[in-house]
Amino acid sequence: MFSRTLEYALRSAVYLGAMYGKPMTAQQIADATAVPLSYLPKVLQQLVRANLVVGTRGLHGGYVLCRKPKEVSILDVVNAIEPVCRVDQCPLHLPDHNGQLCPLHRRIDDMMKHAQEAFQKTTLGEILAEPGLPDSWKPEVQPTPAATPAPTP
Amino acid sequence: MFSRTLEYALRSAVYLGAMYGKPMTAQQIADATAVPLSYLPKVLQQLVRANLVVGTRGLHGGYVLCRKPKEVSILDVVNAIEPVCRVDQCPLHLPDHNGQLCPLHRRIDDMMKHAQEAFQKTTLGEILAEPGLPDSWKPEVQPTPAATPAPTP
DNA sequence: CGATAAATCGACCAATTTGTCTGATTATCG
DNA sequence: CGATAATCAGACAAATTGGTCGATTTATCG
Repeated sequence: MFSRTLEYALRSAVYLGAMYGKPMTAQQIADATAVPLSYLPKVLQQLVRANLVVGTRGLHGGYVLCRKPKEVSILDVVNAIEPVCRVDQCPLHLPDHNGQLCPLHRRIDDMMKHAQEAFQKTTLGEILAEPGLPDSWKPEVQPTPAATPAPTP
Repeated sequence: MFSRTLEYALRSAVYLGAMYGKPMTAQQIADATAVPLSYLPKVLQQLVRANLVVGTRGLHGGYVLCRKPKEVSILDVVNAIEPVCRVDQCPLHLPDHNGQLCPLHRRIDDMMKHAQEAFQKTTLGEILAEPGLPDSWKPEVQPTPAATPAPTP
């Protein structure tokens, strides 16, 4: 019931949340999330346009989440991809139900509202806090520069 | 976020509920619900195959809801069209999360479950009971044969 | 500055969904 | 039985979505 693109966007967003701060290349994201590498840029582009993600080019570039994972809701991602279409007018705008939504669409809209609220309440941070993430998604332990025998000549 | 076809199916089902008992032709349903007449048969066919509706051919034929409106849930209609896809396995079945859903998909599946439950709780009957239906949808007052000066020679 | 590594943009193709039409089947009525 | 009114089945056209690729821009490093 979700479009595939939305699925892709959600996976990417969660992954960027896991790696928060470090720019991730499309290549890396694709590897981690199993989204087709050639399609991924289009998906990420939508997140960029929605100001959820910034993409910087050039060496050491990549995609980074704009806000902290706790501050990004699922709804933000959903809205970036396919705005939850609230039913604001009955598709069959007969003269009969003047202004009001007919019961059918009132119900549908209600369900949309519920879904929307559920989306809004859940943040990337919450999801990341739960156990069960693939190990490879854990932000790799950043070796402190001092501790590593960094061969910087 | 719903497919157009599902929308069509819902409208049709509610309408058939309103007209419960009387066979309605595709023509009549299309007029009432503003679903493209040429597409409607395909939609109704799916409801027929799901045993929600029977379609009888020939003169005085048409489509009739199988069960009483109170006994048909929105979920029934949804399932007939596009089964709510519960996430039963993470699309990225990495070796990491063995058997378990990853948090992301656990969440998504939760929301699906909620939606599903909401769908199941709402019946066509409930919708029909609410005020606001287009007048044209009210089952036209059936004139009692005795009261009408029926010209039956 | 030149090489390289990345996102971005746009054109294009493939697959799915939506919509249309025509012919076949089946029931009813006289 | 024959005419008519309806669903049904399937082929086909159009539109939307998903996916691919190559050229362009932008940043970093030496």
